[in-house]
Parts: sequence; C-alpha cells; structure tokens
Amino acid sequence: MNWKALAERLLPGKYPSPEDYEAKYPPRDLPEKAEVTRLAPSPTGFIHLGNLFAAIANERIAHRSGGILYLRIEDTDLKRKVEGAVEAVIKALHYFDIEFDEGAEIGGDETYAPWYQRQRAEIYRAFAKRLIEEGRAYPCFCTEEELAALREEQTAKKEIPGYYGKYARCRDLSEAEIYARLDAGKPFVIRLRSLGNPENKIKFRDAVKGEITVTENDQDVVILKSDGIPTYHFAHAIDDHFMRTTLVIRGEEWLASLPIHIELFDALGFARPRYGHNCSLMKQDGETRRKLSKRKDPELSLEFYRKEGYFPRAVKVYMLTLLNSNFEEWYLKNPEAPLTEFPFKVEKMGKSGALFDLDKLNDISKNELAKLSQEEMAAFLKGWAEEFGSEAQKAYFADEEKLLRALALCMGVGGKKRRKDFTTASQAMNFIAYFFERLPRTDEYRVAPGEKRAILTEFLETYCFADDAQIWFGKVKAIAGAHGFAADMKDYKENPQTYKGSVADVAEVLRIATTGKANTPDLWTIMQILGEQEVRARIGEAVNE
RNA sequence: GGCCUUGUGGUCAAGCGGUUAAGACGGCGCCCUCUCACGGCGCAAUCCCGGGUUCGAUUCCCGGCAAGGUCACCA
Repeated sequence: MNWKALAERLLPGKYPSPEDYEAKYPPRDLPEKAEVTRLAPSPTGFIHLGNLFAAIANERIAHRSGGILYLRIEDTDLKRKVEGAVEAVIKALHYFDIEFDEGAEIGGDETYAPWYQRQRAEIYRAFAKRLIEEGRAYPCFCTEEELAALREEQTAKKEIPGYYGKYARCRDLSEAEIYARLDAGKPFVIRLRSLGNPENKIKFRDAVKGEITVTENDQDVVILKSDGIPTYHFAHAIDDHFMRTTLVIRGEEWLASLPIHIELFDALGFARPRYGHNCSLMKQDGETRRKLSKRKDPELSLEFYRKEGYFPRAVKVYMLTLLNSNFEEWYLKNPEAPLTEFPFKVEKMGKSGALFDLDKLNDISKNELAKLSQEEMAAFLKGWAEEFGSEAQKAYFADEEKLLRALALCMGVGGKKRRKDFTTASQAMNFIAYFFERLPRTDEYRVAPGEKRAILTEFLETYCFADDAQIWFGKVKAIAGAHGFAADMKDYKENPQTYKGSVADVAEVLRIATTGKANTPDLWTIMQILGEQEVRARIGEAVNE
C-alpha cells in the first residue's frame, strides 16, 4: 500500500509540516508553575450551572498559578451553532467575575489564534494527512445505515458495539478497492487505525480523581468527518497541544473517552497535557439522581439566577464550597477576604457528584446580601429592577432617600445588626414594597372587626407618632390596656385567660393596617419613614375596611 | 451488557489504622422578643453489605451491591 499517494489523493495539496506548526505555536513563555487552562464550549448559547462550575475551577487554577485561561469555541458541529452564543458565554461568565485572558472574541495573544475550530481546518487536515501517510489512519466508506446495522448486529450478539478489530470493514481495504470507491465519488471519513488492545490496562494519574485505571482504546474512531472537519477527539488533541494547554479540567463524562485521547496524543507524537475530570452537579429526579441536563433542567440555566436576582457572588461562593471542600471553612474564617485569596487546589476537588442544594444556596445568598453596604445594595437592586423589575419597582428608585432610609433603618442594610429576610433581589423588592405602595392586605386580622376598629380609631385619636420609639410603644401599650389586652407580655403569659389578648395583638393590628402584612421589621421605624400623613391615611382606610 | 468512576447523617462534607466520627445547610426544641428577622444555646440523625489483614478497621485488601458516567461522521 502506498500510503503517501493515498494521503495525497485524500487530502491533496501541500500542508505545513509538524515542525512548522511547532514553530508557529511555540510553548508559552510562562513561569514554571503556571497552568494554562481553557473553556471549550460549543456555541449553543446555553450555559448552565455545570458550565459555571467548571469555569470557576479553570479560572481559579489558571489565575492562582499566574497562568492563562482562554476561550476556545468547539464549533465543529454546525447543528449546534446559535447566533450570538459566544458573546452570551462571555457575558454570562463576566457576571460571575470570570475573565478570559485570550480567546474567541477576546483577542489577547494572537499567537495561538484562531480560537474557532472551524477556522483551524488546515491544521487538522495537515495532521490527518500525516497520519494517513504513516498508515495510522485510513479512509472509511461505510454509510450511516451500514454502521447502524453493524451496531444492531453487535448488540444482538452481545458484543461490544463499535468500529474495531474484525468489524472495522474498511480498515484493510486493498488499494484497488479504495481507489475504486474514490473514483466512484463515494464520501468517506478518516479513521484512526487503533493499535490498542482493551486487555491492556493503563495506570493513569488524574488531577482530581487520583490514580485511575484505563483500558486501552481499540476503536478506530473517526478523526475527520466527511466534510473534512475533525471530530471532538481529534480537535482536542491538536488544539490542546498547540494552544499549549497544561491542564485540561473537564467534566467526568469525558473520562470514558480518555483512552481515545491517550492514543491520539501518542499517535500524533504530542506530549499529553495533565487531565482533571471533575464530577458533575447532580439533581434529584424522583427516586434517583442524575447529571444536570440542559434539556430537562431549564431552571438551572444561569439566566434563571439572574432573573430571580441572585447575587452573583453568592452563586460563586456556593460553587466554590462544592468545588473545594475546605473552602467553606476558609470562608468562615475570612468572610471579608476577596475570593481570589482562597488557595484553590485541584486535589481538593470532589470525586463524587454533588446534589445541587437550593437551601444551601439560599442561605449563602442571605448572608452575602447582608454584607452589602447601602449603596451596594441599592445599586444591585436597581440593576436588577431595570432589567427584570415591574414599573412600580423601577419607580422605587425615584425616591432614593426613602429607599436608602428603608434599607438602612428597617433592613439594617449597612449596619451591624442585619436582617436576612431575602435571598434574592426579587424577594427584596417585594419585601420593601410597602414603603412605596399601599399594598392589598395579605394577612388577616386576628382580632374581631369591632376590636380592630376601636384600636385603630384610638391610635388615630391619641398622639401616637412620637419620635421616640419608647414613648411610641408606651402609647401602644396604653391602648392595649384600655381595650382589655395585656400591656405586658409576662403578665399575659402568666394569666392569658384574664385578657382578650396581648399588646402583640394590638401591634399586629397596627402593623397590618399600615403595611398589609403581619410580619415586618420594627413598626415604629416603618412609620417614621412613611411619615405621619401617610400612616394616618393608611390607618384611616383600614378603620373602615 | 462491556468499560470507567464513586459510595461517611436528608444535603455538602472533614477524617486516611485507635476520635465522645468535626463543621455547614436543612429539621426540631429552648432563650431573646410587640410580629417577623437577626443572634445565642441545645437536640435528633451518618461510616452500603460480606469476607479477610490486624491486638484494633469508617480508614488497608478482596468480593458483592447500589448509584453515576460512557459506548455517534455530538460535544
């Protein structure tokens, strides 16, 4: 077999040599321990938590080590392409403070460009041609139907499905057979001629899993599709070699194809990068759990968190607690430190998939929001309201002074005694809404309508808008006493039967009348912010309601 | 089914031959208290199973079992 001639027939023309490429994409000039990592999404435009999860790991590893994080777009499958997807990825990750050093739509060092695989067709073909010349790759003319039939046959016979060994029909086609098909214009793909034997086990050190065993590959995988575009496996080997990736952090779904990649790197004569296969985020699905999926879990898209108004740092903190088991402890000790100071370690990454826990995220969110200053909170809420809020919510920001007072006095925002009532911007907006609008009552009065009217009327008649909280509450107590409610809680608890209720019930009437809700922050403060006129108006309405 | 990975409370997990088996979330209870929230205190709850090795296994070995992943001209 004249492989050289066949290679020329299959991929005609002159291509640069491997040495040319080595010179064109030289090793990066970086400090010794620096890691080059990458994110290599396909441009579907859909990013979810799992992508963010991996992105944070890659980003931390690269930047903690003084290395590079780049963005490569795996657009070899046209069917997956969505317009504007790359920008969407960059924007979504930017929201979580993940910045690339180079890559698609980023630019940076042009040495390793282009970062779209479609634009790198030449290099893949050059190496495919090389493999054919060496007899390590060959054309395959099998049609999809033939392959499907083969798979069926193998499955029926309970054999391992795939294109390998005796099933690799095009593997040993004679020269005459090959040229006959070529002359007939039959389409073909290029396959790797695998030299592996699955009986052989390889010990492999994975950066996150540790020592693992892999089985040698024996599948003659497709490296160039019939349109001349590489498959993932082939593109991965070439790109990660020439983009000089040092550590490939990727989802563990890739572990199964690691044998292919090992053989490909060897066949190509490239030194392998190190690999770290991180576990995937899981979701409880009925009785079992499964990997988060794009199809089934739209609520786990990053967009969901933006819409709800989760604070980006909170999501990041949660991801970090799942990513590095010692992060949580570190964060407890260093609540104010920038996240970038955490000594992120690949080895500390979990080996088994964690169930996504919304309760935990919510807890973190509350705490993160409670750390914001008034200005930060206002800016965050405003940004959210502008994009996702109702007209009314946008309007809250018109009265900035009231907004800041409400935030500070009632929510404790900016102070040391913080409330943690809300986990998201949308909740926060609902929580402060009664400062700006007269909301329909959401809670029922517990006291009888007559009692309610009497209490509210007396509140309006007596001077109850004192600028001192103690005096104000003294008045409320007085009203309670006058109407047969216990003014003192201890009294009430000791002799509940002597009273109609307690001052708590009286306060609740006032609270519902002015805010519509039975549960709010300190009522006196709320009244101060609303102003006497507004309070009188609201209570006046409530009397006759 | 083959191959690979993983198995500590409901969840995330520390631990790596001898521990009262950390901590966090959630749950429950108590305290604080005009409601809620915050805060404080406390409680319940875990080493997948079976064999070894060992004076001693959650930790090491083997075998089960279970869960997850993967077996495309998709990534």
